[in-house]
Amino acid sequence: MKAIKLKDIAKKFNVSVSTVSKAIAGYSDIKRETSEKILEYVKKINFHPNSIASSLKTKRTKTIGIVIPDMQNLFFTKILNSIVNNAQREGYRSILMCSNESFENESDCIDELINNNVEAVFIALSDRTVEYSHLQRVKDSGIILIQFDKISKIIQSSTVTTNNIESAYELTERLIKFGRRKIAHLRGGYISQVSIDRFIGYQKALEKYNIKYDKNLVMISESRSFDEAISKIQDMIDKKIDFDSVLAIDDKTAMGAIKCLTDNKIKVPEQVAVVGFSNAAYSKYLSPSLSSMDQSAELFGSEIIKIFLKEKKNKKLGLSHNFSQIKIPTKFIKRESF
Amino acid sequence: MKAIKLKDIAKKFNVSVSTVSKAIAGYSDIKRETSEKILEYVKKINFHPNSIASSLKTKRTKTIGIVIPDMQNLFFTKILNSIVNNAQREGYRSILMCSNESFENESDCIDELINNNVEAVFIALSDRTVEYSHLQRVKDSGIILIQFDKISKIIQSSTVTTNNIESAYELTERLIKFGRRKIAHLRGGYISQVSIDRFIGYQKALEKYNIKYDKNLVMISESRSFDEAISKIQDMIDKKIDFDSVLAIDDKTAMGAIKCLTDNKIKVPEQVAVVGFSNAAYSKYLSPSLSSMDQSAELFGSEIIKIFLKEKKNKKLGLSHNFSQIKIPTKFIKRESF
DNA sequence: AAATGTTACGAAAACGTTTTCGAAAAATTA
DNA sequence: TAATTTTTCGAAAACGTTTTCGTAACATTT
Repeated sequence: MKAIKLKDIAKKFNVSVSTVSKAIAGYSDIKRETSEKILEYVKKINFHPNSIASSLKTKRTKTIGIVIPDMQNLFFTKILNSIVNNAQREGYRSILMCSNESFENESDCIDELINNNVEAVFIALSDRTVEYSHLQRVKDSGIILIQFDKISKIIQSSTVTTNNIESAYELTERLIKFGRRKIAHLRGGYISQVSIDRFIGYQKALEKYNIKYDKNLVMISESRSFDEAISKIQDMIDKKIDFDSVLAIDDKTAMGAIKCLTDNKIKVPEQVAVVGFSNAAYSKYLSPSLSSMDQSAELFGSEIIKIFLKEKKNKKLGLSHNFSQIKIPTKFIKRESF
Repeated sequence: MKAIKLKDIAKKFNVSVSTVSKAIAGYSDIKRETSEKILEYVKKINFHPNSIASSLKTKRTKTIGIVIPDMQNLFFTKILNSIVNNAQREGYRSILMCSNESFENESDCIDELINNNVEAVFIALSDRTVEYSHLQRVKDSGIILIQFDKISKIIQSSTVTTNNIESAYELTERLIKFGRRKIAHLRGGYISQVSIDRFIGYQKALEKYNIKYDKNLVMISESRSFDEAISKIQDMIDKKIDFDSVLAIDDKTAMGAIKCLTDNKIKVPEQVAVVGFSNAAYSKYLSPSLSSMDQSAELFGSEIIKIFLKEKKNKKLGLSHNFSQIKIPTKFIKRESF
């Protein structure tokens, strides 16, 4: 029951605590046979030096903090899983926090993490975050900050995002080449960089193919909820606005669009094609199944950890900051809705 | 940049480190005015005693560990969120681990958590867990163990589950009262207690209403995947087995059933009604939207934390173990699929 | 043989707290 | 006034590591 410690092992082999510690840490100033017998025993009883004492001494906690805005969004949970797994592989544990799309929560989470002496904070911002002093606090505490997916350019840090402009461009282009010209865009609010970028991509594609931009075809879904998507599409139908396809800001709103269209006896994709973003786990289960832009969430985790380890090394070497801006490639997944 | 510590504050007020520590901890042997001026300053600069040093001294880490089998299952992520939030409210941080439905991972996660000196482990077992020495290790380390949803009765611990037998009974009864008599059951494997219990509930309802149990109507979906559900239902259709409803083991398999049925031009719910379990976030987005048994995941978190705090108090008082077995009530959510 | 270099180890300080215990100062009682 | 109790505080040990630095012991070179 009583936890074993360095001292116990030292006593057993008639050596000092330092020797045991060094043997475990792999120092070279311990004789081969000495460290071998120690390590053998250590492995046998599955001993690990008390991580708290170790942290206190070294100032390294081997802990990272993750903040996401929504735990019911499968894209975020996929990234979460990927971060946790990659971190674990490198010997880091992950403290999880969820802002639940509230700025105040987000700020509290950050302070919690700072107090917990995490070595890094990985965050996807909430949709309601319009002020960034909490992120600055992270940096001021000497903690590595990496923003992913929902980022702000106001705070300087490494970022990992999908190339939203280009992938929205690609999707729009695909719709055009599919013969659609009246492409509606169900976009998110004006704060979100993701929403802004996808809108830009949409516009660029229209321009490139000489399709006049029609603002009647663009709806804003502030909440990005299923229900709001339904009502926005219903609006368009009621207003008799003519459209032959919908570029939705994400899979959930795309589902809302499909639901509304089928309820109005509009055939998907024959009359109106629908595409979403991020290829949520349920997208292929729908009827019609949803075509979407896959953002390979798994890559987010590995890239984030890669950047983290790099920045950590640089910091140790006293090198100057240079932030990485990684773009995760997307891939179109063709299903039935388009 | 340099973190402030007790010593710095002590110096500022010309008192000892002990006095500052006690003032912050709220000891009564510090004069009112002394502790007041200290606390005022502490609040002003937002000081928190270094949690690592504190942990080392007190052996309390204020950390709990959570293990779930699947991060793409919205039921688990909902519970996860609920646990994290409730824990945070009580001043506990959450280390997250995911077994990805692998026993070996699960075992590793547990060992990680033990090494991290968590005060409790909350776990939903993987479907492939058939051996429980890792859970025993948790208990042997003096760590509070609480199993939820996917539990094993072999290891004694507090548990939080839904009342699977009764809620499967209720669903089946509803189908019967809806006029259905040829109720197919798409169940999970034989290892899972959840699957076993729901099957029992299904049988009990049939018995109660004098419907002869027909094993041709029961299919096993080992993986509980969307695709396996489709193929099992397709099998029944191909074999021309007559059924008028499907009681699926969860929402994902229910979705598979709906997909297969509609692809075969079988009307849901007119010809075949379909119900699932757990009311996943996407269930209401489907066409037809899925009727399901809601398990109020939010309650899981609050109950788990409640049990944890109780067990912790008991342990401190040296009271004997007595485990809680909490059943979370379910609620039928009526939608279009039945 | 003396000087130098190398190898292997341990003593001890430090990390920042918490908490016990003793004692001075103040207040109360005899 | 003397004795006792209460209030308020601080010294110091302890938590279990890591790491620096010193130094024996031994090996190698002049």
